Amino acid sequence: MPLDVMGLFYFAYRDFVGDADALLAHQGFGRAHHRVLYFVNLRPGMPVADLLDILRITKQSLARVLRQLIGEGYVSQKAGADDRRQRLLYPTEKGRRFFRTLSATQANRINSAFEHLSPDARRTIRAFFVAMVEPNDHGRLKALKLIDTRDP
Amino acid sequence: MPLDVMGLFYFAYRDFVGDADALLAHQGFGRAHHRVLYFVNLRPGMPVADLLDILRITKQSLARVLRQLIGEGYVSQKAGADDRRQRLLYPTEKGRRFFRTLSATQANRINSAFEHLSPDARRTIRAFFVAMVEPNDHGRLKALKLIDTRDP
DNA sequence: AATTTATGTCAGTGTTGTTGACATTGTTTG
DNA sequence: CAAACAATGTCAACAACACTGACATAAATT
Repeated sequence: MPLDVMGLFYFAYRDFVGDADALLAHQGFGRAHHRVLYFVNLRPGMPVADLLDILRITKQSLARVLRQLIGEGYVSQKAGADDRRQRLLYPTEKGRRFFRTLSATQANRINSAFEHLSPDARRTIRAFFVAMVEPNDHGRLKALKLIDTRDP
Repeated sequence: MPLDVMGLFYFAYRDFVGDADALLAHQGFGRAHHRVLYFVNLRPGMPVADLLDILRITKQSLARVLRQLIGEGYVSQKAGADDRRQRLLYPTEKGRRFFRTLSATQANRINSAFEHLSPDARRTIRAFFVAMVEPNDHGRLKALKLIDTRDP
């Protein structure tokens, strides 16, 4: 059993998400807010339903977090052009700035772990992550352009 | 910014920890119980203080989880031989069996992601995880033998 | 016109984390 | 040896973030 990989995964993820905690707490936010900010910044104009699908939480749970982010001016909503029931989510300038701050330490951590690695090794790591994701969700990864759409 | 790696990390970890959720819920346990079971099975005889240090939670938070695990016979305690104030934690046979069940799907996921990879690629992935962990915690990784003690 | 869909909201609940205070037992030290 | 310190346990109150169930509204679909 790959017990070592399980443990390394735990520690690495713990420290990775921990990077942003202090900054989030300073704004009265938590990790839930960070996850929303990440996806809204990654793909602006995402409808609420997609976010629910990605985060795998209930709309009631998302509502609380989203209410705060919108109320404090980090995220804005716009009715969908084709389907006007949809609320498309966009980061505001404030939201983009805050997200960049949140991402800075995480990006540093990733960059320094990648620094001395060959392009091939970097591909290996990305491929490993993809292989760890449920095959059912690979379509989602492509839709978010987290993996190359041309890949199998 | 390596936004793609951030996202892949999120999805991979989400699905990885999700593997055990249904089994845990069936016993009335959650992810907190799983984390304790992991470390107690990985290094039997670990004192409570070490577990607190690893999990980075308060003793009150650990107490609730540990009380259940001990009460339902998954974990046992023994006073330390040299320092009898310490409570050393051991999995019971029931605890070992349950942990093996919990680990089965996670191990499958990891093994199939590793399957077609060269020993070198596997080393790259382990090294990446280590590089993602706070350098301060590298001593802990060695103590847990999650990385080779001879490494720098 | 009736139904379904996307979203929002109210109210109540559970898990897992937090702080603060205090007790017990065992080790260490002056 | 007595005092101080350390490892653990426990009580109580609280917060973040998940859950369920029920209901409302507006827009799309049939």
